[in-house]
Amino acid sequence: MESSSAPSGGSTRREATRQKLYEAAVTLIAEQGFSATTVDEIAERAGVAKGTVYYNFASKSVLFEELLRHGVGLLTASLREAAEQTARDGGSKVDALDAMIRAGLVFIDRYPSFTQLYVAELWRTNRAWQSTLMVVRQQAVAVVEGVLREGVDKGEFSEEIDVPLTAAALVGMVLVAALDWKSFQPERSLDDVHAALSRLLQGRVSGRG
Amino acid sequence: MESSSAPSGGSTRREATRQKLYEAAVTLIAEQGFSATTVDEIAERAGVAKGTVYYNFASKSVLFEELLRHGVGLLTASLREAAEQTARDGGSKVDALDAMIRAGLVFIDRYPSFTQLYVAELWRTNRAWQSTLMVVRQQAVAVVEGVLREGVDKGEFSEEIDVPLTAAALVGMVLVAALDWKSFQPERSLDDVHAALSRLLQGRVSGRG
DNA sequence: ACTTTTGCACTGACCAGTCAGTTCAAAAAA
DNA sequence: TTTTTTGAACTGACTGGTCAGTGCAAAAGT
Repeated sequence: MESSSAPSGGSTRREATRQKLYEAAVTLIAEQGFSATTVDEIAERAGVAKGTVYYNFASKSVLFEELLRHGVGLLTASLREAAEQTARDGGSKVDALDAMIRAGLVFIDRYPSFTQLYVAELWRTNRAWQSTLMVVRQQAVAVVEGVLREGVDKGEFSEEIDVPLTAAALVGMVLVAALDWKSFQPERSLDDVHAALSRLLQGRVSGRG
Repeated sequence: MESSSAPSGGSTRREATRQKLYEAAVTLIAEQGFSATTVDEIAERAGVAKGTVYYNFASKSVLFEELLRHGVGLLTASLREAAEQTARDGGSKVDALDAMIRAGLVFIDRYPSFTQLYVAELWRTNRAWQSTLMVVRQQAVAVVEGVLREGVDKGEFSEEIDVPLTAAALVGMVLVAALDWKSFQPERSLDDVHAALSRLLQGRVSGRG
């Protein structure tokens, strides 16, 4: 075979091509949707022949599915890291949630197209990649749920909170606020957006500031 | 201006056909996306000939655009009604927000497909109906923003809150929680979901219940 | 009378996926 | 060293199929 040779980790020619295809596909699909995006477009934007797409991926759907897995993997790792870091620093569970909100914002700031595409596809039914999507979604949400549950156990959060639903609501809060930020007020700083969401999380909306 | 068996000039038959087409299109597009849904499918599900689609709408895009306008119009009216009703009853602004959360949940409960489709298209760029979508979105969000602003003026909310961003976050909270509810825990009651979101809104997450 | 719907054949553009052929760097042979 | 071979990676013209939108005469509704 070949491989080996390349000293740095996983930097084969093939891997580089796949990466280019991911990047091309993510922006195009975020803009236009999966069906409206052609494989020719993806290949062209990646600077690659159409055949190369099919050499690297079994089909358009498979390319998309792997893109999805790859992206949500990054997000999940980032959320987990934020939670663990807070724990290491002896922070409370609210601090952990806050850190995860920030991690979410950083992620969306860095990969806005991916986020957009994810939201657009998440609740669709009857699609080939539906099951893949549910799995990766659950991995990400589970991190939030974990922190909430630990908070309940520690007595920091009310026992009456509905963990899965609250987790979903928190994720939605960050997701929609961030997408609106990127779409309609892109000039604002991440700190600014984070502060606003932090306030909402901690119930410091009611009452004067 | 529909229903009513009044013999007034405007033909009601046409209106009924349009309604059937809306209903067929909304579920199909929610499931599959705009591009993946064919006009033939829409016509078939509506129980109508393909020619009828084009007799009633200039194109597939126009049909979709009018569907979008129609749906968001219903939501906006419902939110506005909830806010006004609360005001009439002498409720606080938090009560108004709470009533709007419920109104949002009722809407999503009734029109889950529409909601799904709306979320999937909202942050897309480069699409024909993009501008239409931004206008109707703003109409809906403005209702929430209005209540927040009034709350700030009355001293009920902190002056430091970021009105547009907080409004977006609240909408996101309801949207995502509700879509998750419908997708993953459809057996739960609306009251249940409403209670969980209410708690989050009022900062009753931290501290024991 | 006139509006609306039907049914169906047709067109032209567009697109996912294929495949025979090319490239080129590294391994094997000379 | 120099030459030859190998094969993974890549290419792009081509195919078979799909779909938005058209045209129109006859039927159904009001």
